[in-house]
Amino acid sequence: MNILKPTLIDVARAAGVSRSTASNVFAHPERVRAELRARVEAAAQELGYGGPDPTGRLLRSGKVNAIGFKPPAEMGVGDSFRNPVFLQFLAAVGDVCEAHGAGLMVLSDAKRDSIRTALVDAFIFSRVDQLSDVEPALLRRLPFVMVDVEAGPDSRSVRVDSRGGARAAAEHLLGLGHRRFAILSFLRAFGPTRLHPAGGPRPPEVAGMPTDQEKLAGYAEALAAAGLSLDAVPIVQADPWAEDAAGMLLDHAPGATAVLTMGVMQGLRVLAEARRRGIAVPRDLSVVAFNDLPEAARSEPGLTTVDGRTGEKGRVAAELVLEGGPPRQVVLPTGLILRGSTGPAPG
Amino acid sequence: MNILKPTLIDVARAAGVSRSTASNVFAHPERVRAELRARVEAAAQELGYGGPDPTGRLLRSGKVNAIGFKPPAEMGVGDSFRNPVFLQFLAAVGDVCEAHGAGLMVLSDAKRDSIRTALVDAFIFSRVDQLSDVEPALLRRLPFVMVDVEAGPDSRSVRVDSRGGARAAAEHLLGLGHRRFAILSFLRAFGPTRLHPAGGPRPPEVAGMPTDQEKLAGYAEALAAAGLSLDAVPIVQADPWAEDAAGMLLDHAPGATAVLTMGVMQGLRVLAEARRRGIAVPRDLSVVAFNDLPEAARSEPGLTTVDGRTGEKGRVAAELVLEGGPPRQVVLPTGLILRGSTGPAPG
DNA sequence: CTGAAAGCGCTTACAG
DNA sequence: CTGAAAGCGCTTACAG
Repeated sequence: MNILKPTLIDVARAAGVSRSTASNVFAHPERVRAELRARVEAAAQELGYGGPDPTGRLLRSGKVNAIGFKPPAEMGVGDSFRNPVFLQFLAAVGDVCEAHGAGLMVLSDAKRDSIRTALVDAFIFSRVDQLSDVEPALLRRLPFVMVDVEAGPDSRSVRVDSRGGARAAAEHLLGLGHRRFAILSFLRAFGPTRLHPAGGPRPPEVAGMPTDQEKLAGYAEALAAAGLSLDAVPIVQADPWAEDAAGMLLDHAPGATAVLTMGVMQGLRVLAEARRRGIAVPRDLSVVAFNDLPEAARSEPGLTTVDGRTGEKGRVAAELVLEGGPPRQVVLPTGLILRGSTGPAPG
Repeated sequence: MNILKPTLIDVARAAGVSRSTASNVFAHPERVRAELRARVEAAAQELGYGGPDPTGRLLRSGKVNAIGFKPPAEMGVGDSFRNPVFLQFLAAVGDVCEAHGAGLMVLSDAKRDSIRTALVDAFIFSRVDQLSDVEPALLRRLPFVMVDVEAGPDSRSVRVDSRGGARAAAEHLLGLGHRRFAILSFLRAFGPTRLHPAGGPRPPEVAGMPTDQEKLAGYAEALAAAGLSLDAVPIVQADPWAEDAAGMLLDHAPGATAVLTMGVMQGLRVLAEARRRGIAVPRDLSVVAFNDLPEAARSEPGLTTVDGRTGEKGRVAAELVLEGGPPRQVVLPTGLILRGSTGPAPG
């Protein structure tokens, strides 16, 4: 094998045929007489030519055969492999890619122009900062799908009915007789855990992203239907993985009999903190969370969750960009997964 | 914005400059007079030109800015996101990619020629079937690194000193007075769990891949140094995730006081099976496993493991192909992580 | 500072 | 069935 990489023209020359014929041997072998084909193949073998370079082919066909997943801005490539909810999502995306024979590329944003330069056929934008990614994707005429956000009838998107799920969770607790609630909300920015005491106003910023605000709205709707106001519910707002949030919430809502959260880690942390304080779940306190993970089923007691349909969301997202149909906005219904962390209100 | 995607030549025409000048505006803005630059930029804006198409640029530069991860043949794209050991590895690979501003593409093998056609700058080959991937990668003159396998001084590779780790694990148990062992080995093919009773021959096929055979060799070395023979040790060989293997092993090695395994799941399964049978660990039975995961620390008792250096392996693999140095074969030393699953031999 | 020209590796009508 | 030619979108010496 040579040091210099041989090209199609080298093979054609060595075989004594034109470049087109050599190309046909690889792209449309049936168009070439067997004898010539053998000569070209022998020359390729001889020169160490492994077939058409995908780079040249790409320029003609425009098809990369891969889709790009863009993590939120703060997350590096490696972090996508550490977040269990993202992994559920990506596993499902990967299944669809596999079915289409496509690769799945996790994009780096270190150079800040990954959308403009990535060699992929389509994009999946995950949450938060995706709005700024839309323009470069549009300019490249590449299809993309947004997750957990909608951007009008011309864009592809998939999200879960967070509001309905949250409403169902709160209704479930109301039906069990609970009247005194506390809420653990998401903060989607760097910064310390925040307390929003009962009685304060409840602007949208009390929850982080649109999808989080939907959850809060769902909670509020169910409370309102039972004659309760969100304004009277103490809220602690924290990073999804914050370790101090559960303690702060229990400190500032001593009378609560039920905690509504926005994520599965928050729910698990409340369970752990309650155990530490000797608060019995569900006898003294009920807890609900969002997004189901195996950990929620394994915890003691099991955690009642709103099913985030994460895998389904990934499947739909990938199909939306891989199957080339017209833009659609998919909203997945959700439901409650009842486990041991919710029970009748005490007293 | 137009329906047809504008190209550089369209922008050049609209701005009344040559194609080269238009190109320079994007690639080397300092080479172009401010006035012309503004004209070109205005034209680009007007036409909806988002910057040079990466496809054309690729053909010149040859640089994709991404590396490809090739899972074992039986695994689809999505499965890479479900295997906890792979995820540890990929997270570390992703960190290095991020540091280089490169993307990380999980390759599909559905079309069976992913190595020949994938648009990446380099490959990471994971285990098992990687030998068949070497030739197409060589033909494309693309760097690649093999994991857990070596292929001579011209190839990049990274592996862990499995033999040394296994030897240390067995020596640890011998030092605790254990003399009656049982081994849970890896089967790397589809098929039922196999029993290799004591007294039989021990061909290499009693373990699956080269790296598994190294583990077995390490166990054998330590036993031999203590005057014991691997031939006298009952071995059960099973898929890393098989559920029946631990039971079969305990059934057929009733006198064993120590179990040597090849993977963390196997170790956890032995702990679970022992608990079910009322066998106290480590009082009645000691257990060691390979590759450390959070689950090993959380189990009851904690699982003593040989550190598989999985994250480090990923980091090295990525650096080996991304930093463009000469081929190297890296062997990572390993060590024992002592936890509660190993103790003095009973009696 | 600017532009005409060649070329990156390949494919695909088209003419013979 | 085969080959000469044009072109996919861009960049980069090179000449002016």
